[in-house]
Amino acid sequence: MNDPLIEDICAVVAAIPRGKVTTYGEIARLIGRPQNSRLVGRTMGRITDRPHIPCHRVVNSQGRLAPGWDEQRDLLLSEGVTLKANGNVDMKRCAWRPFDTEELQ
DNA sequence: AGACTGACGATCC
DNA sequence: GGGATCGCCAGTC
Repeated sequence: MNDPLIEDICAVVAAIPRGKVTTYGEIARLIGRPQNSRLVGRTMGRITDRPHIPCHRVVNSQGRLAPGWDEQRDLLLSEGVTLKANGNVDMKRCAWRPFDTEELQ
């Protein structure tokens, strides 16, 4: 059964353009739970059965990728996401903003 | 009911 | 800029 929380997260994550990434905190804020960023990450772990949801485009504020998910790094690289030497995502270039779509910047 | 943990965030060093 | 610590909320043991 899909919880309303999962539906909200999927809606936001699905809106992330290719080559861009967003943070759990940003999603949490968009779904109305600015302090539940951890719940978002935990919930996303349950969305693994949703291939249509690019959950690999979701990282934390540090640009750190999900632990135990080495495939995520390869997926991001395939989309043109720039990673730093330490393996973190370059949020400076790939941080997606709902208000700032492809038409802007 | 109580304690621990976590795909986190912000702050401090 | 990177690493360590504290704080928040919900889920799990």
